[in-house]
Amino acid sequence: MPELPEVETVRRQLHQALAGRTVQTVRLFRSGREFPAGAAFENVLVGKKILSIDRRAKLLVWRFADGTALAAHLKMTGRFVFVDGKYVPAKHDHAQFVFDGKNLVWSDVRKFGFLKVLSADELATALDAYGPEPLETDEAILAELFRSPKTRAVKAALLDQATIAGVGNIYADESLHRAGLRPTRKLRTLTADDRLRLVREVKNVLQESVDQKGTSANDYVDTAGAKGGFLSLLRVYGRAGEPCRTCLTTIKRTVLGQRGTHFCPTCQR
DNA sequence: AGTAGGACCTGGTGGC
DNA sequence: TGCCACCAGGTCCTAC
Repeated sequence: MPELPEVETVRRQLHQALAGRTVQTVRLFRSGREFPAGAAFENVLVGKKILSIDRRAKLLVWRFADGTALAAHLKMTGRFVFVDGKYVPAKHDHAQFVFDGKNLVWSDVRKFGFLKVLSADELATALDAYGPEPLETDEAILAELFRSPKTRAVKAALLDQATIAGVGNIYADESLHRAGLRPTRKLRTLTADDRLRLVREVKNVLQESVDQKGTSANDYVDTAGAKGGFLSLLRVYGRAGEPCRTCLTTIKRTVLGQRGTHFCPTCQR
C-alpha cells in the first residue's frame, strides 16, 4: 500500500531517471476512469520536457516545462516500473511512456490509481486540498492539528489527508503504537504531551521507512520492481495474534472506519 | 459540520 | 478440483 515513504521512494527514482528528458511516445493499452483525458492522453504529453517529479501527500506530480503537470496516484496497486530491452505489455499494464533511452510502464491490477493531465491552475487547486507535509513541518505546528474535531478518533484524523498529508493505514497504526495511543481515542482526550508524542512518532516512522525505501506488505514495489525494507520493522501492522515487540501482549486486530486496525492492548491506552 | 458506509477494482486465500 | 465468501484499502461520493 503506497503511503508517503513508498511514494517518495518512487518519486526519487523517477526524478533521477526522468528530469530533463522529453516525452517521445505515450501508448495507452486501455481506456477507462483512470485516464480522464481519454484518447487525448496519448498525444497531449508528447514533446513536453520534464522539469521535475515532485510528491505532495501520496500524489506524484510530473512538472513539465510549459506549466502543465501529470498527476499520478498509485492508490493500492498502481506502479511505475522501468523496463529494459524488448517490451511486451503484460496483463495489467495500462500505459507506456517512452523517453530517450528510457521505457516506463504504468500498471495497476486493481485500477484504483489514476493519471491526470492538469493545467497549472488545476494542479494548484488539487494540491491545496492537502494538509501539511509531516516531514517538512515543525512538530509544534503538526501537534495543533490534533486538537479538533474533538469527537474524532485519532486514527481517523491521521488518515485524513486534509489534516495531515501522506499517512495511510500502515503508518497510522505504527505511529499510534509508538506513541502509546489507542486508535479509537477521541481527540478531546489527548493531552498536549500526547499530541506532541504522536506527531514525533509520525515523523519518526515515516522517516525510518523512507530510509528503508518503504514497506512491501502486499503489492508495493519500486520502479526497479524491488520491495521496500521496512516490513520487518513493523510493530503492529499485519501482526495480529503475534506478541508485542515491547511487552509481549498479543497484538489485536479490529475494524475502525472499515479499515483493519492493529494495536497492543497493553502499550496503547 | 461531522461521520458512516458504499463504491470502485482484482487477485489471493481459506473453508467446504 | 471447484466454488464461494472474504480480505487488502485510498479516496470520492452519498446519506444521515
